[in-house]
Amino acid sequence: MELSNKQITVIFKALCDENRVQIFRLLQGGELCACHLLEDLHLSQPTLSHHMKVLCDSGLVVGRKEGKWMHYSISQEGAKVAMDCLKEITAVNENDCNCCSK
Amino acid sequence: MELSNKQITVIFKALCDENRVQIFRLLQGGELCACHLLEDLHLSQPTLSHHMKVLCDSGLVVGRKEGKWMHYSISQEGAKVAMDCLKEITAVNENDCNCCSK
DNA sequence: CGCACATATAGAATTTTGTCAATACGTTTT
DNA sequence: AAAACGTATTGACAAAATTCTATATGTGCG
Repeated sequence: MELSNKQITVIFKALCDENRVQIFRLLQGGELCACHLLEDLHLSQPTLSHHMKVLCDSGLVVGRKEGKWMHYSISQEGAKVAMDCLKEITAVNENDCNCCSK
Repeated sequence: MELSNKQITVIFKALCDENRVQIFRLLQGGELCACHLLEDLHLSQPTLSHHMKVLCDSGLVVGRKEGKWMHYSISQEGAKVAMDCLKEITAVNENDCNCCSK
């Protein structure tokens, strides 16, 4: 996989804002268009657009354009990448002890 | 599990800064004291202390005091909570379609 | 006790992020 | 073509995060 530190921060920034977390909850029922998301969130349209960009940049959400509507959904591929990344970054190599007092 | 949106953001803020991601990489070899972490990061001591607080607040890292040293390590329990949380928040309920055009 | 050392906290400066109003862009409809 | 609609971008401002210096706290040692 070999993701850089920077790339990892981009992925997890998706989950660092309460409104964005709420967007995930709304998308759990399936694909939604921006206008529908907007109804359930107390945000202006440009702010929602900004959050959707952060989410798409993370890879955890994908957008699909259909006429003048944008439909967003949770990406299972993106979720897998994030999961693998989290697993990798929290894995501990128990072989060597590099504690400074031993 | 039932974590609030706010609690979720606290967990994943751990991975939203490049220096903190680097700290995970350093801790993957095992427990390290703050002074050792400081050697490998181009940060002042108070800045490192701040990052370690963010990491401990997330639950992904735990600190252990030994005399005047603080030893930090990756928490496997915290990692599991984060993993479950990521899995839960990216899960899709395919039963109902709430797309606005259908 | 008093000094040295490791870490934490306080306060301030800088940068980043979140937010909105105004506007631009693209698509559909009349 | 023009109007209407949904979304994206721009620019400005506010809030939050990152960083540092200075200082405080706590621990071990002579």
